[in-house]
Amino acid sequence: MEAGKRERLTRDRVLSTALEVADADGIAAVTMRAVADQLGVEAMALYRHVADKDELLDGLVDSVVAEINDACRLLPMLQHPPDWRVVVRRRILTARTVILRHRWAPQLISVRGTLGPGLLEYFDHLCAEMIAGGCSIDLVHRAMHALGSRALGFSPELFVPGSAAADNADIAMDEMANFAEKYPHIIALASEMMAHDDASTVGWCDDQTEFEFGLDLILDGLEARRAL
Amino acid sequence: MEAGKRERLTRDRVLSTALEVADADGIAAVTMRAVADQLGVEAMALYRHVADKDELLDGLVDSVVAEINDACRLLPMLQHPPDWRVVVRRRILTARTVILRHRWAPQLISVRGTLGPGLLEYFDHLCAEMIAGGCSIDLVHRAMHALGSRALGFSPELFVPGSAAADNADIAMDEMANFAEKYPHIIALASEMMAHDDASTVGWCDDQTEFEFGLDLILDGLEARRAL
DNA sequence: ACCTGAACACCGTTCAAGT
DNA sequence: ACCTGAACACCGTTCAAGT
Repeated sequence: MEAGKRERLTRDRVLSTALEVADADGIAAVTMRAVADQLGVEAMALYRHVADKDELLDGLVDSVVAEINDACRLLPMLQHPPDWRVVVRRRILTARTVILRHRWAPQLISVRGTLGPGLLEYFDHLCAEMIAGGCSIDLVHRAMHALGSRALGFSPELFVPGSAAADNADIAMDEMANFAEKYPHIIALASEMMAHDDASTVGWCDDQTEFEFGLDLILDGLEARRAL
Repeated sequence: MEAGKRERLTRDRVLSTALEVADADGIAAVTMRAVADQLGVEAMALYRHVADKDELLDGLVDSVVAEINDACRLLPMLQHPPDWRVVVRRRILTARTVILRHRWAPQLISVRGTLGPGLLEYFDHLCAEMIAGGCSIDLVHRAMHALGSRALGFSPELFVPGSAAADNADIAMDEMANFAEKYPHIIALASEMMAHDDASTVGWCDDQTEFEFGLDLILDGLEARRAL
């Protein structure tokens, strides 16, 4: 769908269109041909603005990270934070709000080892906050490993309820009897989750609550080792 | 390369060959045609034993998980463990030894939400160990979220040193001056890592040490909340 | 019953040709 | 200078044909 006069193609237009496609139809739908179609242009035209598909995907990561950094810049300065944890926690949860707008981003960030200026800036600020809070460089280093992707606001869920898990649940219905025999603790877990399934949770687990629980677990552990 | 007489094709032969290809050349090299070639057979012959490529990849995950469960079964019973943490920790580190033999597995496990019998067994035993150690069902539930993929022995590294990171390091050499100005804390981190680069570490970070640090951080945090 | 061959739809990418 | 069209190599997959 080319709207009105044909605008000149730019790298930014290519990337923002690719981002639209990803937001709408997932990362798998981001093909050179699909992005070109959306721009009302032939696939080969894109190659004047990105070297290849890898560079396009890296560009998508950069876009999301830029959005994270923008959001973090809007955070008000905390004058007398009681602890480095509250400021680090706030930054990470801010990153998370951006990640939640682009659900495809975690997978893309995980799979590509690309460390662009945006990510460097994000992690530099994160490290700065820890150091300002009295953490040693060594602890900061270990913190980055311990946090992993959680530092960027997401923790890859091993099983996404609704994909294959949901299908399996249907199949399991047939043999629910020996299922309960074979995996009694999983069943206990599942019923506990059902019980907690009140209005405040979306589906089985409330991801945000779980994310914050895991995050605080790590931050508290780090603080304990800092104050050792 | 078809060795001697043409053996009959079986699902197991297809899966174990696919696993060989993945171990040798990475998960991207696992194509229907490549696996078939390795078996000295045409690509379409595989479709009699796996429904499609998705099922083949799920089969690969199942194989690795089966290997994990086999390894866990060999663990000797601990008669008087001081704590649920030591037994959970041991199971997870055992899973990790298997994962390290199949570096492509983490990505595959993360991206597919498949919860087969093997994974159910693994998690059932893991939950059992926590419950036997005095953890509430609620805590076990939260532990699974907090651990995430770490429960299976891996935590996805955000930046793999040696891939794009290494390339960036070369490029950064050109502008090392303003790099240090723009990301002073990252530089501090990097030099700290260099300093620790003795014989016991492979490259910048010793992954095993970092994995265990993060794991213990979470286990200790959970124990603290259990004993509350 | 089991495997093959040719074909289709889709992908990233190259390259010569158009304007 | 910028975009197009046809083509190539590779992928998963279908289907009729071979043995």
